[in-house]
Amino acid sequence: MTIKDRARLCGVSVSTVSRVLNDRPDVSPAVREAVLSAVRESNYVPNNSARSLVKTSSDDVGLVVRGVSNPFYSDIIKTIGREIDAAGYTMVMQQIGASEDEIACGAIMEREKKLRGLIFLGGRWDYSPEELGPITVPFVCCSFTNSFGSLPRESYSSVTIEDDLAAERAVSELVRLGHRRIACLVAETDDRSISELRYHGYLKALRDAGIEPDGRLVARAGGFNMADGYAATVRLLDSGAEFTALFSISDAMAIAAIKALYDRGRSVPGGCSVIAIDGLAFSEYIRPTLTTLCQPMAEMGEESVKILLDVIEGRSGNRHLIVEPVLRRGASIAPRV
Amino acid sequence: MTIKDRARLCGVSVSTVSRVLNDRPDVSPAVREAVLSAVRESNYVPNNSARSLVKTSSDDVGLVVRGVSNPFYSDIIKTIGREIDAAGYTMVMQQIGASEDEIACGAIMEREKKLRGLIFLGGRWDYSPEELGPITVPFVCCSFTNSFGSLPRESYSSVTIEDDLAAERAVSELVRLGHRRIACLVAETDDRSISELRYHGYLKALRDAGIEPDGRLVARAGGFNMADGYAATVRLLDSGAEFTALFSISDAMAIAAIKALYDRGRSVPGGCSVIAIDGLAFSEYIRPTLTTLCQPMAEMGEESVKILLDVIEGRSGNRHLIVEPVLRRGASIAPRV
DNA sequence: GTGAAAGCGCTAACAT
DNA sequence: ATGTTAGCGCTTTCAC
Repeated sequence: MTIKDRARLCGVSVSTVSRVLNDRPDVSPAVREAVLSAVRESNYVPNNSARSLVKTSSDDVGLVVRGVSNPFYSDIIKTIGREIDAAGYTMVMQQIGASEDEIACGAIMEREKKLRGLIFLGGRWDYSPEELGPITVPFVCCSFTNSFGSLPRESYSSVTIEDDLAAERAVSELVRLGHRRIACLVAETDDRSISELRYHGYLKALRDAGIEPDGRLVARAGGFNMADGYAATVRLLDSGAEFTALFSISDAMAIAAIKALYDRGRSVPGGCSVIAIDGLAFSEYIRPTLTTLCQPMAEMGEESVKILLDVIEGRSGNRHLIVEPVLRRGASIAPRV
Repeated sequence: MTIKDRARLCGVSVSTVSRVLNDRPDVSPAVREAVLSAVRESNYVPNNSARSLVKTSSDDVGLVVRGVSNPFYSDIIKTIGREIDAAGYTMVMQQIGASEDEIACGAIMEREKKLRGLIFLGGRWDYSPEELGPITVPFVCCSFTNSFGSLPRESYSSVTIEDDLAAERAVSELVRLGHRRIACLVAETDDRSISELRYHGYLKALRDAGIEPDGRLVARAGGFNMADGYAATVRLLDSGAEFTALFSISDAMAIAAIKALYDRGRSVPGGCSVIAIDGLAFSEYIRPTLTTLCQPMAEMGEESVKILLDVIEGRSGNRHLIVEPVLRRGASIAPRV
């Protein structure tokens, strides 16, 4: 069932069918109707590959999301989709697994869909310029940037919070409440992750408060998921290390940590204060409500699109926007008793 | 940067480049190396549209996921991906918004990628045969089926729990514990949703236990999300209706309901037992741990792929598999006091 | 307003 | 082992 078959069946040429299908004005109403109804009856679906192959440009913007079903992303995705649409472009989203290569994916999409630009949601922090070679359209990194890589700043855009500062701020909240022995829940990774950045903020906050970091208070989870966070917290608790507060590098792990604390007989915040960074919707529905520094998802999505379109349409060069996390006060932290 | 450019630069023909790129054996090692290194340096990325346009078949299987970042799906997606790979096929996933049309998406993918088959993860329960016209490859509905539609059974496959029976079972647990005034938290939808199916199971369980359903005990949430579930539960509580237990059609809404109960001074399960259906990982990390009937995600993913490949490879016709939910005993239900 | 024909980038015969 | 060539299904000039 190709456009040719349609043309033959309607007794018109392929170009006429193409015109009808693409809502071109130069077709007589009669023919248009005839073709349209024939198409409806025949279950004809245009072949997108052929379509994008032939066109030299598009108004498509690619969105590459790293990490299937990361709840943190869903709001950002919605915002990005809405904004791209509103600007008259079309969003083409591709989700990839944590181990896949977002650059390769973006490069393929770029060729396939003739993209105008790309937004990466989540990704590695250490690109090299060579790796980025295959990407020739403007792109913005949303929720991550190139802290550990060697990309020239003017070659890409980014929208992020300052992860180290956010962690500092979170830990400072605990210090302000009188806590001195503050544990930290991180994800075991190579040194080039968001977990590391936030961990450094934790260390800095402690030192600024005149507290010597204590390695025994650092719980290292295998991954970023709740099961790992739970296990790491349990290990920390069972180690006998003493602490009155805990900073988790993510909401998800904080939730697991709170569970672990209760399972070991420690209440929150009575027996231990807990604070985190992220701001998942979910964190508002646990008890106690999690106190967390929220990444401003709507703003991040909106700004990512805005910057990308500015670059695409030549209104500006690449930019690196730093957005402010917002402290959502829950009930998981309290003054040290 | 097309294959032609590559060919010219290397001084070979396009077919040679194509052979190298597709790992064909009939190329001399010398030429292969030359082409390969040239390709690496040039950031050349093959155009997938051109590729799939020319090939008449593929080993691609499409996965259309309805609902961006539904946490329930992430495990199933991983399983499906793994199984498809293991069978020597390639998974092509497309996520669509709740309001988009999974059939159109599947049909487009089918043409574009020359799919061998499709798996729909989440979707409408009321397809008509006409709507399915554009889909010409075998497909299986995973986690939903066509209860409210008119599809001939032999025209498609499905893998689901029996939602009404699952709800019955969940509510029966409550009845067994002595509860008589059992509230129900549903999603306000048209009549053709999973929420309705589970609601019917709730009604049946009550009647079977000789309990007359009481409309005042039904909390209707606007959507399936936690915010709506919370609001609906609050309304129910504020209405003054009396109940000692609550059945929620989903884990997410149950979590919100538990929060609402506590916010209104009711403890769980002391002041109200709560049971649900789904089995999100998340539900194990709240307090009290949610008691819920888990959909067997791994099994559902595995079986969906198995059935699809059986049909594709002609080993069997379409099948409709019913899988058993597994009761995960948490701490959210208790005998009526 | 409509049709004929070129060609998008690639693969797969078919030659050599 | 390598090159030549004919399309895949579609859009888009360019004629008429």
